[in-house]
Amino acid sequence: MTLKEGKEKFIQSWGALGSSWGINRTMAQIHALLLISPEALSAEEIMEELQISRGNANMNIRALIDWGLVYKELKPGERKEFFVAEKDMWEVVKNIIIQRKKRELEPMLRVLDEISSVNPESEEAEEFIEVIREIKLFSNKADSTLDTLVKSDSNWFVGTFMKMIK
Amino acid sequence: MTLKEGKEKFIQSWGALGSSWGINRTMAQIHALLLISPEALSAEEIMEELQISRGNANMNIRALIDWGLVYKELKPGERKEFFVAEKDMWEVVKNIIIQRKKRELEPMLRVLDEISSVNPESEEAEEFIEVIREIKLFSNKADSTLDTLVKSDSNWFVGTFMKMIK
DNA sequence: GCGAAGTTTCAAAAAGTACTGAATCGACAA
DNA sequence: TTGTCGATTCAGTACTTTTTGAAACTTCGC
Repeated sequence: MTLKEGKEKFIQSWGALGSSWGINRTMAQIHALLLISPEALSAEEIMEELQISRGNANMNIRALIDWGLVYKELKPGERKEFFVAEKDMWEVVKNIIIQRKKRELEPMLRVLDEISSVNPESEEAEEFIEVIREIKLFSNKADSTLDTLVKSDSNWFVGTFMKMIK
Repeated sequence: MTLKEGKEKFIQSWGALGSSWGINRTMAQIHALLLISPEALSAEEIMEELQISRGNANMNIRALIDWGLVYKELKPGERKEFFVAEKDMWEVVKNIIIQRKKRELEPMLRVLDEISSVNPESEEAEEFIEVIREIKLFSNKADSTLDTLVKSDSNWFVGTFMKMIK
């Protein structure tokens, strides 16, 4: 396989993976492109490589910066902005966990709390409350597990899980 | 809050959560409805409750069964099929992990393997191969961690992670 | 203040995804 | 074999999300 083919294949696949990870195709492709680019790239270069419009490039670069997956890099003397990807996979996954937890798990916990206030005026209501209570228990556990995971560093992750596997 | 409001709120929120989990809104809503339903429900009843068409209900119920989140229940003497949700949250999450691993992580591992065969004929190609190698390492680790997680039972999960948190 | 180089915004268009409802299929009882 | 009840399929439609591209904005040097 040639370098060019390899790069293209990687960008395509990373894009596809991203779309099932709350990161849209283009966003993931930009991330992939930056991951395998030894140099920081400008918006122009990204547009060129991926054949996308200026607006699209801009929006998705901003989003990647928001998620903490890409950094802005200013070169002295240059007015243009350049971008580099976070290359440590553990950091990448960690940032995704942080964002998705905030966007998905935390709102769900709030809703579960609200729902718990249904008054148990009937058999059915009591059963409902019980189901919700169990879901809440599980979600809280997941929430704190993720917190711990995120606070820990890469080596810890490798170490603990390698032990688990054995 | 009344029981009715609580149920509606839960179905809505579970639906929203699902859509960012590779499970579409309706699929997740059906799952939510079944989760909080003390009795098995028929397709008709699901259509009625969620105001969706027969085709939509059918498709999404099949998908839920595929994912292992819902079971078919045949009542003796009844020709109709009834459905119940998997109510153990650990089983639910486990099944989602299994499915998504199969659909997302495993194809990515295959692509990474293919890509590794780029021939290192230049400085740039060597750097590319190195980046891919690191991603592969991380992905393999994630893959086996998930395998272990999935093989373990609920108590193990609770136990291990509770220890981690302290 | 003005123009050049670059960035951001956003309404409209395109692409992608999910839903409907009617036709079809299949199993069973009569 | 036929009629009935329910499950399944799928082409067309509706809805959602993403992308475009042009205009507006910002920053800076002159």
